[in-house]
Amino acid sequence: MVSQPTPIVPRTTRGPTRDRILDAAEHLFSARGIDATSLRAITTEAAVNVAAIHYHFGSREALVREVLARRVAPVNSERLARLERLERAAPEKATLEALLKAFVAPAFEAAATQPDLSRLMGRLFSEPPERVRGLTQELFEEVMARFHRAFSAKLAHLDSMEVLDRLRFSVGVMVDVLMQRHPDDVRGVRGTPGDNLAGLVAFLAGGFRAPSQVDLP
Amino acid sequence: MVSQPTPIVPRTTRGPTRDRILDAAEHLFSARGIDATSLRAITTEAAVNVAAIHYHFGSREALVREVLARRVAPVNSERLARLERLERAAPEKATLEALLKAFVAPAFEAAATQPDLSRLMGRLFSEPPERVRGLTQELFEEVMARFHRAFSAKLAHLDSMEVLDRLRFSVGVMVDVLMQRHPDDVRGVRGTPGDNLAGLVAFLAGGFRAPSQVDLP
DNA sequence: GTCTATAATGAGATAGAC
DNA sequence: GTCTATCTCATTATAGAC
Repeated sequence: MVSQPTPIVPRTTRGPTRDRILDAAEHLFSARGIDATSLRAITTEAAVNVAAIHYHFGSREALVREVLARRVAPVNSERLARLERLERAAPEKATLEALLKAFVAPAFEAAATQPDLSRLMGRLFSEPPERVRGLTQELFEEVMARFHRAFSAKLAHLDSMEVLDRLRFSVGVMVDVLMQRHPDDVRGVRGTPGDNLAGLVAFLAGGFRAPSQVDLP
Repeated sequence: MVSQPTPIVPRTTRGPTRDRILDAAEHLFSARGIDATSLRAITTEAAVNVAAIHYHFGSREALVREVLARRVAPVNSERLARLERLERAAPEKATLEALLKAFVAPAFEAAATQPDLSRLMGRLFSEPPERVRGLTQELFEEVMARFHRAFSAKLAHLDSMEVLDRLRFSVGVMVDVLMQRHPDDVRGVRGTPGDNLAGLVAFLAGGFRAPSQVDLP
């Protein structure tokens, strides 16, 4: 564990202790990374005692789980809701771009209203995988399976495995953008990650439309 | 800091101390993440004393820098060498796919011969950005700038900023694949990340070829 | 439910002998 | 160059009073 990039200051002293802990943990996880955030940092920012965390959550790991589930669940629900709406609608409306947007947009929209969320989801995917693998799998299993089926139905030129690979590629790009891993550039103010949603969807759609690799030399 | 996923056992007792430290650190960084690896873990695996690290490198941070630079530098040199070769060759040989391969392949090829390297580079991009931002920028600045120019020259339908965005998207995908962030699937044995290099290049090429977003409604 | 106090552990770093 | 020994600090977790 290295030095702290930004000082921790108490933010909230309002609301139930449990919520203050969740809020502070979420903020710090997103700002510094999950593994890099200590319980002390959380209790300091939440203006709460160390023991309170163990009382409310039992352990650090259980707290991590709660923080993530609280934000990821609604985003995934929204993804599935949009997918269902697309599948009920006229087939000509359910373009590849529309499908991609249903998958990608909820994360960016949630991130736009909840600034911390943007990085939080990026962090989740950026932790050493084996530390959060069980959790991520549990959180995203259903969404991945449903969209895998949806994309497969729309992409006749790809076999099921190729579709899954490209879906995973897309997750990789999304995470990268959410994390804002690349430093600010000549545009000066970079804005929220979602500013470039159209560009992202266009890129991914192009990727999905690329010819299959299985029937090549 | 959470529990250790895998026990640390001394691996090497041969070679100069300095190299043993670098090797052990590289292995642990790649296996657990950079931030998650303590100096104690490194000294245990390297069968070396804690003080030796401070003698040879001065600090933990300097060790991190050395471990990464040792592996990243040759990969980037290879990238630039391939790019130059492409630019000297006949224009019809320098396809978008060839350019992408020059950018992506060196990492996967190095990863194939050096198993630890695969994740190490993934880890670098997955640490909380502000902890390694200076380092990553320093390590990749030249390669990014050179390929940005090369892609721009080849993609007349995109403006410079769009090219940069898509280049960054590509980095995101590459990191995701290198990290093997997605669990093993129905294919059973997953093999090395580079197994799907052709599929990855095809996906990225499709993304770059997608129409520009600037001249859309 | 929330606190104080403290235990138990592991971290990075350094001094000084060899 | 490498070691032992130690310092200082931060961490997770728990016990027990209120």
